Amino acid sequence: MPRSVPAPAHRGVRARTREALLDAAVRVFARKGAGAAAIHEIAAEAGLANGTFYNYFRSREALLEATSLRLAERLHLAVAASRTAIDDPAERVAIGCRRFVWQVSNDPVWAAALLRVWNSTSTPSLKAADPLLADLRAGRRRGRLRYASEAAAVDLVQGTVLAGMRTVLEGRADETHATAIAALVLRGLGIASDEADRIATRPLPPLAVSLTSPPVATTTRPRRRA
Amino acid sequence: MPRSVPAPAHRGVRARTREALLDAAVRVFARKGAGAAAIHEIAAEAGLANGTFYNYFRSREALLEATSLRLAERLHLAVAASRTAIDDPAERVAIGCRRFVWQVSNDPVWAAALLRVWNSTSTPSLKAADPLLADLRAGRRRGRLRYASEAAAVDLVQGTVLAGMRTVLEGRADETHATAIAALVLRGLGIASDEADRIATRPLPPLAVSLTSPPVATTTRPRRRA
DNA sequence: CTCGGAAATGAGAGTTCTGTCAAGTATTGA
DNA sequence: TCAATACTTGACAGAACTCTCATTTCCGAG
Repeated sequence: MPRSVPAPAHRGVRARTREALLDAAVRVFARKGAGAAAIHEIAAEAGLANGTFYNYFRSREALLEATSLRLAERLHLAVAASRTAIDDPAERVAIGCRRFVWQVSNDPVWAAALLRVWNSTSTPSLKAADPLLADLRAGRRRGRLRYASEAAAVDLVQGTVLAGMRTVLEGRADETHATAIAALVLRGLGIASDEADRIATRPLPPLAVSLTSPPVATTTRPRRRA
Repeated sequence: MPRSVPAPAHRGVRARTREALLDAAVRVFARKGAGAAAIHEIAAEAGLANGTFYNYFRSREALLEATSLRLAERLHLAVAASRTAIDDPAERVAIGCRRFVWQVSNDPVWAAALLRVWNSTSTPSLKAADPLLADLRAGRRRGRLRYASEAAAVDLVQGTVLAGMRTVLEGRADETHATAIAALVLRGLGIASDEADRIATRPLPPLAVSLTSPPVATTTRPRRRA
């Protein structure tokens, strides 16, 4: 007779395997792009058999959605964590910009995956824009930021940051790029030049969250057959 | 004995078929993304048999490259044509921004293809940034524009414009978006707010170049078998 | 009309991918 | 220790795709 609770036994195993698949997906997406990634390659990357994939995701679509969500989520977390103490909306925006661009050098795989998934999901995880939107509105309300169109302001920030990330990812700029990007964005939002520079060069609050899971580890137990 | 000139007969046919294939590629890329497009689908879209494709492109890579080049070329042309008469670098940049965003409503297929190809070629047709770069430099030299990092300035303009294009493409903004985007970009480049607004709302010089080839036409002679 | 070269065709061989499934292995509670 | 359950496996059928090539179609020249 089936227990009322569906899975009393292998608790956590399921979750861990799922994580392994998502991590693998991030890595493969980073390499080949979301559209061109073969499912069996993702399974292999996770050290799992082909069929296992289908125990966790119904289709490639489902995987893409989950991956996108995951990336957005971690992002969210990272950004939030890095500026809890900051009140000034302008500085909050600047920190977000710098953090994203900065993070590219730290974790190119995360960055590549983010860029590719961002580009292949329609209306890329609108959630990711929520904290930004909040800061923009707060800034405008207080007269700290100025812009006519909210949509345009979001495009300014997101677009510039993504472009900056890509530039760093392709090795066409060094880490100072993050600061330069943030300064330009602030100016675009109506902050005076000198102050924009000042804000953009303030020390960044520390960030403790890792964006991708353990560097290269196998993530599942290392069992392996001939 | 072969004539010295390789093809005296069917002149132009070859070129036209090639064009048809490229146009078809643009359309299919716009729909599915460059990574996921099947070659036989592109051939079909062009009204040609599968094998014909390989008379013109050695592989998918070759096609991608050619398509990217083609999009960049037309772009180039369109932008150049639309501002020959303008001298002020700030205004030139603004016109470029507005033109691109504006063009999305006119030709969504072109826009979608551009966005997708842009994202899947590495170092996306750097050529496309050349006119922009020239304007930025001229503007800075004359003290009209101000920015610390050239790379960041390019990211600001390109990134914001692409994001703006995407916003319009996804129906999240109307045509006034072009103006709003241009104004923010100008501010980011160091133009004072009120002047940025003024420049961004000046009437756009007319543009006579069509970016995609004939709307829906078959482009090859309409011969067709059962 | 006939010839010859340019271009197009579409069948098909070989490859890769997806999604399924019966069988196998680990883990837990009793 | 045993049975039940959760999970994994890898072979495989069927679908889709890539690229080749022998053949056919088209067209202008002689």
